Amino acid sequence: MATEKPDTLHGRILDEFSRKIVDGTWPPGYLLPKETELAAQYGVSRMTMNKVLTRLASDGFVIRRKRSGTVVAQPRAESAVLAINNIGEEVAALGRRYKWALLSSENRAGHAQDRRLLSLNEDEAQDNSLFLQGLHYSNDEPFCLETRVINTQMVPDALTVNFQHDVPGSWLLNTMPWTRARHHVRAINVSGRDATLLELPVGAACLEVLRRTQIDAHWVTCARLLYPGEAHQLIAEFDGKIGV
Amino acid sequence: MATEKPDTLHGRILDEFSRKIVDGTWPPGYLLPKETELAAQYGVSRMTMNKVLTRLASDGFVIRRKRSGTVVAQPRAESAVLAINNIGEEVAALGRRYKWALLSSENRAGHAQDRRLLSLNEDEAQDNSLFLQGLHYSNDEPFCLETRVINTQMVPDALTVNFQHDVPGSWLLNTMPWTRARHHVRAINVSGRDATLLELPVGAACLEVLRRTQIDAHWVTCARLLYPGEAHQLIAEFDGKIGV
DNA sequence: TAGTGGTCTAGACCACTCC
DNA sequence: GAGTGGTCTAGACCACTAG
Repeated sequence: MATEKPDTLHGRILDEFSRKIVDGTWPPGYLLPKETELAAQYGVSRMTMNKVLTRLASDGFVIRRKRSGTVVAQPRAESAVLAINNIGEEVAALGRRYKWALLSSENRAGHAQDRRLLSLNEDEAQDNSLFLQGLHYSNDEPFCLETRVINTQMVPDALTVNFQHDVPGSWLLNTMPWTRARHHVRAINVSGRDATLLELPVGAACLEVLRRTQIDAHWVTCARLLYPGEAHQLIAEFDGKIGV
Repeated sequence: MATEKPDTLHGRILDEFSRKIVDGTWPPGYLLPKETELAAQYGVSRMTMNKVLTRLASDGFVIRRKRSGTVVAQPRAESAVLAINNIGEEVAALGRRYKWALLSSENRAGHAQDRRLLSLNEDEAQDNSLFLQGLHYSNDEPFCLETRVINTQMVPDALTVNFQHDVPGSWLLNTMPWTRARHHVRAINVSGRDATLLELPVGAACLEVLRRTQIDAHWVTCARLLYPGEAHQLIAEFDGKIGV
C-alpha cells in the first residue's frame, strides 16, 4: 500500500487512477468510462485495463457493478484494520446520547501551547490555520477532549462552517476526498486544564491519540484526542505476523 | 484480507495455497513448483496461476525471484500497518541495553487473576496452558511487564523451552507459522504488584496492550503488555479514510 | 546462456442486471 | 434482451539472474 514500482503498463495506469481519486479529480460517485473504452483510450488490451480496475476495486477505491459500470467509492469512515470510529457513532453505538460543544475557535497561528501539543512544525502553523477545541459528551459526561488545527489552504470551506453545530471530525470526513492518516497513541496522566475539562482528577490515566491526516503530500488536519483512560479502548486486528 | 468469495478458479486456488502457508503445510522457505508446472497440475492456464502467485506475493506470503522460483516467505515481525515491534528490537532501536527476566512460569490453569487479566474464557485456560510473567528491561529499567498464556496444545514445543533465556514473544515469533492478531489498547492507572514490578508510583499512566494471537481459528497465545505511559508510543499509519 | 517469472494481447464465453 | 463486468485461455516476447 505504500510506494510501489510503477514501471509496468498497468502499474502506471493504476497510479494515475488512484491519484485522480485521492486528489478529488474523480470525486466519489464519478462514473468511469467502461472497461473497453478505457482500454482503447490507453491503447492497452482489455485484460490489462481489467487488472487496473480490479485492483482499484479490491483496494476499495471504486465499486464495480455489472451493467451500471465502475464508480468511485464513497470513502468509508471506518477501516477493517483499526477501528477508530467517528466519535459520534462511537457514542451512539454505546447507546448513549451524543453531544458536541465547541470551546474555542481561532484563526491564525493559535497558542504556542497548542502548536506544541500537536507537534506542529513552524511552517505548519501559518496564517492559514484554524485552531479548534471542543468536547465530545456521552450522556452529558465528557467523553473526549479534542484539540485540532485545520489547514485552511487545503480546506478553505472550513472557514465558512459553524463548528458549534458541525463536529469538525465528521464535517472533514464528509468534505474531504480520500486521506492518509498517521496515529500516535500513548498513555498520559492528565493534568491542568485537560483534567478540568474532562472532569477528571489530576493524574487519571488518559489515552492520547494524535492523528495527522493528509491528502497526498499535504497535511490537512492534526487532531489530539484525549480519552478518559478506561473509558476508551482501541481495537486493532491484523493478518500476517506482527508481533506475539 | 478477510473472508472473500472463493468462487473463481484462481480464488479457490488462492485459498488453498494461503491455507497451506498459514497452517504450516508449506513452511517458510518451501520452494513451490514453477508456474507452468502448477498451472498444468491444476489444469489452468498460466495466466490464471500467475494471478494466484502474484496475489500471494503482493500479500507477502511468498517471495518470487526470477530463475530461483517462488518460496514461502519468512513471516515478518513487523507490519507496515501498525508498528508494534519485537520488544527486544524496540529497545535496541532506542540504543539501549535489552534484558529479559522471567518472573514466574506455571503449567496448568494459572491464577484466576491472570485469567481475568487476559480475558480468557473458561475453556481457554485448560490444563494445556502455560502461564508466564516476566519483565523486559531497557538499560536495567523496567520497560514492559508481560503476562502471557500459551496454548501448549497448539505449540507443544513451548513446554521444552527455558523461558529464562528465551523471550517468549521472540521464541513464538520464530516458531509459529503465520498468525492473526487482535489488539486492545487502553490507558490505565497502574497499581499494586504491577506498579511495584515496573518501579512506578501508584497511579502512573500506563499503556496496556492486550494481544490475542491465533492460527486459523485456534488461539495460540494471549499477552498483556504493560508499558510505562509516556515511555511508549504506538504508531499506526493508514491509507484510505479512517477518521479525521 | 538458459530458465524463470513479468507482462501483455486478442479473443472468447458467461452471468448478472438494468431497462 | 442487451450491455456490462468477470473470468479464462493460448500464445508470445522480454528482463533478469543464477549457474
